[in-house]
Amino acid sequence: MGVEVTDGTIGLVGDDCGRYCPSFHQTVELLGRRWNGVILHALMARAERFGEIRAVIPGLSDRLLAERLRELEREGLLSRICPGTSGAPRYVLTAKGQALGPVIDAISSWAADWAQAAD
Amino acid sequence: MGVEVTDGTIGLVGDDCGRYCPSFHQTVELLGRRWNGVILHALMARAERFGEIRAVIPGLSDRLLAERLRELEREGLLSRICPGTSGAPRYVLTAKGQALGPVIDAISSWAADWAQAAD
DNA sequence: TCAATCACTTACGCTTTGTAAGCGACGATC
DNA sequence: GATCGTCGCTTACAAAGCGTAAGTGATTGA
Repeated sequence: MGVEVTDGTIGLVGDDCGRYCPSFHQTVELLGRRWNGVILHALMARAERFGEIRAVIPGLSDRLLAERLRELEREGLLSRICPGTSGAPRYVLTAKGQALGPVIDAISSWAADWAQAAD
Repeated sequence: MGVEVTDGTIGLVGDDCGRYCPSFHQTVELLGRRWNGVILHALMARAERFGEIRAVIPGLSDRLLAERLRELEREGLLSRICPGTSGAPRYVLTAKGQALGPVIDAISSWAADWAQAAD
């Protein structure tokens, strides 16, 4: 959805909201909160266990990973699945989390095109 | 671009990178750094002047706006245009910045669908 | 010319993050 | 069955980032 404006460039806006949209704000802050983006990316690439996620993301510490997983669970983006009595818990995306796929994709695609480019 | 996996769910990955991609990481951290997302959103909705941007985004202070604008300029997402000798500077997106349109759109669309939903 | 606004900058305290160490539960090994 | 190693966290503390508030020089307006 792009809105043509007078001079021919494209002004992209979400839905009904013009220049500021609280739900957009909320989403972009959640997505971009440190590590959240890459954690979701890893989950979409089928990482499931705590250690597995941590191993995939360089620089991410236990502490922050635990905190972010709790947060993402609270937001309903993933579920923590504890198998019966013992065994390691697994983290899987909910429908809400899966729905972020296109966002992750759009970012990946932009990153591929522009990541290092000077302008 | 979605990759079908065994059980029918969709694992979305950027390009060639499987579970972790540095350029994706860099991008998502930049985009999600506090206020950056909404600032870009405002710029796409054609806000151009310092005070204009600040007025549109509730809670954003002068200090952080100045810092973020400098940062986004350094990253090449926007240009700071100083008209000749005097007059207020204007901020406009570069091609690189404009290219984030689809990302902003994807986020807006997700926000519209899921922002407040419980699951 | 005097005040007001604009686009910032500086100073300071609080919150979030990074680093490192520790802890209980479980599995494998001796 | 005691020890060792790993896994999934938690705790403690220093550093970095952020929010609030006040200040500054350059323009604009009365």
